[in-house]
Amino acid sequence: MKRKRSPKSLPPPPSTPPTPQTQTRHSTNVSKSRVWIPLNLTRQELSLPLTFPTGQTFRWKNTAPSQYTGVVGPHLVSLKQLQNGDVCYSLHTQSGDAKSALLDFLNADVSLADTWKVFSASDERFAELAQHLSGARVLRQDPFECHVEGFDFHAFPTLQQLSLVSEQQLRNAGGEEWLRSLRKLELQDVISELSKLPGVGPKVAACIALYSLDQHHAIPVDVHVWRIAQKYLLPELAGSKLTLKLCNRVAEAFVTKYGKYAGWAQAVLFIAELPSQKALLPSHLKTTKQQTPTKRENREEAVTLMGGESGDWRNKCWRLRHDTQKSIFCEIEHGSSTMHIVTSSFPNLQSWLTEVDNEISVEDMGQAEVETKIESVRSGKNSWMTE
DNA sequence: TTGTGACCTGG
DNA sequence: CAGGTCACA
Repeated sequence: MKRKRSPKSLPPPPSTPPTPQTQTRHSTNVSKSRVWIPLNLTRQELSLPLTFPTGQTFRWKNTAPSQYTGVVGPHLVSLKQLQNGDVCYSLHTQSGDAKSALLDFLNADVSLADTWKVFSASDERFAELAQHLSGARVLRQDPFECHVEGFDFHAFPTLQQLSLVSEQQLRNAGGEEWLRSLRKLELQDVISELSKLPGVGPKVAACIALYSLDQHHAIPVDVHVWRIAQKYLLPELAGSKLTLKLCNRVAEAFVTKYGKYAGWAQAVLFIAELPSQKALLPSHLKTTKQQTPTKRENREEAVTLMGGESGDWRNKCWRLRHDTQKSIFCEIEHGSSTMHIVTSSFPNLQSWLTEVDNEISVEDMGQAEVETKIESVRSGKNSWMTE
C-alpha cells in the first residue's frame, strides 16, 4: 500500500468544478489569478517534495514544480512551496475554514524542530540526515481515506468481496466513525482492531495508525524498514527472516531509540533509502547499494555473539562483515570506543586478533567472554548458520 | 502464540 | 519475482 510508487493515476477529485476559467492544463494563467494564502510553515517544518511523494499518501498530485494538489475534507486545495521555503495554499473551491483543516491535515501542531532534536540527540546518523531532508513530515490523513488507499493498493484476495461495496456505502455503514474512534485507543488496540479488517495486516495497520490515527510511534515494518533496522538498529538480527515477532521487535527498537514520535523518525530514515531521494544526500550518507546478499551470505554475516548474562556484554552492538571469503571483520561498539576483531579463515575461528581503539584493552572488553562466544559459534552452538 | 505455506498483484 | 495477507498447525 503505502510506500510503493503508485502506478495508478489518482482518482478524479470530488466533483468540484473550480474556477469558471477554462481548464487549461498549463496553469500559468490559473496561477496568476489564483490567490495564494501563506501558511506559517517554513521549509524546516514542511517540505512538500519530502512529504507528499514519499509513500504516505497517493492521493495528492504533483501539479507543478513544488506544488501538490489534493483533497482535505471538503476542500480541493493546492499547496505550493515558495522559493524562500514558505508554504502557501490555494483553494479551488469556495469553502469555509479550509486553513484550519489544512493545518490539521499537515499535523502542524507537531513541531518538527522539537521532534527532530530528540532524534538527533540519540542518533548521530539521523542528525546528519536531517540536514539534508529537513521538512520531511508525517501527515494526519483522514483514517477512512488512508484505509481505502491502502486497500486500493493491496487489493488482495478480499477484493472480490469488498469491491462489491462502494466507498460511499462503506462510509455510510459507520466505518468512518468507527475508524476515527480508534484515535482514542492505545497503539496495540488500534492495531488489533484494524487487523480485523479484511486485507489489513500488521504492516498496513501500522500505516493507518501512523498516518491517520495519531499513533506517532507506530512503525510500519516493511522490507525497507527491516533493512534499516538490520543495518543500524539491530545488527545482530541481520540475516534473519522477517517474522511477525521480529516485526514487533523492530518496532520496539525504533520506539526505544527514538521515543514516542518514533514513527516520524522512521519516515525520515525510510525516505533516505528511496532512490529518488538519495540524490539529496552526500555520498557518505548514501546507503551502499545492498546487493541483496544470498541467504547464506547473509547468515554468515549474521553471527550473533551477544553475551548471555546481564552486565557489560548486554546491549552491546555487534556488527560483522564478511569482507572476503577468508576473514571476518567484527566491530564491537563499547561505550564510546570500538573494538575490532578480525577472524581469519572463517568459519574456522581459530585465530583472532584484536585491535583496540586507544586505551581500551582486550581484557577490559572481556576477552574470555569473546573467546567463549567465538568458541560456541565455532562449535555450532549458536543458531546462525543452521544448515 | 509463533512459524509455515498458499495465495494474491504490480513492477 | 517481490512484497504483503491469510489460513492453518
